[in-house]
Amino acid sequence: MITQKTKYALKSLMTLGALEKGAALTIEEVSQRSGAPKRFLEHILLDLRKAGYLGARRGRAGGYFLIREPSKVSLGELLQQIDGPIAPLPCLSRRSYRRCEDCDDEETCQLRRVFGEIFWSYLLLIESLTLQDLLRDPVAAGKALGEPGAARNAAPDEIAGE
Amino acid sequence: MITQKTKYALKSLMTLGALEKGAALTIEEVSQRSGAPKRFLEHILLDLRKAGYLGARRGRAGGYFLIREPSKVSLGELLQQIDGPIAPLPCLSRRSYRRCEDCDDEETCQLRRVFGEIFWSYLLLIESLTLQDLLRDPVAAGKALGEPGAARNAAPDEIAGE
DNA sequence: TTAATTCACGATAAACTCGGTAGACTTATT
DNA sequence: AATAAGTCTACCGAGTTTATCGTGAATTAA
Repeated sequence: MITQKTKYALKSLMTLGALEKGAALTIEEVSQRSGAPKRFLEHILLDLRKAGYLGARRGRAGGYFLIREPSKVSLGELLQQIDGPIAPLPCLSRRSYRRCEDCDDEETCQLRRVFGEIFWSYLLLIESLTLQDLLRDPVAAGKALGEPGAARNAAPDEIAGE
Repeated sequence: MITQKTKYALKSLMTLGALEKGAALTIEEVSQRSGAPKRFLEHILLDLRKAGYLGARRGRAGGYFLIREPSKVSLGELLQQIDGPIAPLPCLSRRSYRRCEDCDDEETCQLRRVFGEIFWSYLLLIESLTLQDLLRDPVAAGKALGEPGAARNAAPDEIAGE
């Protein structure tokens, strides 16, 4: 599950990304449009500003605005900034690598090997997706791809019943 | 991050799966071999028994033993049994589907669409992996596949720095 | 039949995370 | 000066995670 915080953050970025260039919204306005509680959103937008995604102006006519090109912001990067390390095992994270205390030998650890493969393929995918993909008009996108979206919008029809 | 519980559960299944057919281990023995705290492991093995993976015998010479073919137990199935729903959004889970309260229209929800694609590809992968893959001799497996394992054992060399 | 062994099960608890609230402060505009 | 905005630090309640403990129930050996 992605956290509420992540959800709010992505929705906020989408809201701000949909604006005309140069426009800004106050926390209050972002809160209304994204559905996030205002005081909670404060923290989130502040984080996003510190992470370099948003700019802020104070005082009258102030607010937050997107300062990075949506097509240049990968989803992987975003998820890491918002939620912290996303590796399934600490020993698979580069930035925040930690040894597994209970692990004798990383080279032969089967868990590490298998989850490493999973993680690798996951990373590859989310790095290839961007904020732009979240902003895309779904109808237009569907047309461009011959409408595969509808068929894949739901979870796979229950390989294992999740 | 996978939880400690998941880690212990998978290690236990690997331990029991490596045994000759029909052999059993007590909680105590599984605890020693897997590194899981004994009293915690009790609950985990009990869950795995109730989920149909393990059998148990009480009294002298009792213990737990694997009752399912490792090659028939998908990793996806396992992770769901141990950790519960794994969908990134409640509206993407079939078994435990819940509507997102803040969502007006699932059909046009961009978050749902994008995370649906991610989840779909993730599910496909973990459904294709089995307990057998966790039991496989890494050296032999490496030979069989022309040793791609070593190169992919570590996280991708930092697409985004995770 | 009794004692030893082993799993079964519910209660409890410490530590941590998540989602959110509150108050005071700083900066900018009018 | 008044007002409107973002900034910062602290805190809090609920739930989850990671266990531990005590006791009961089944099985078997002596």
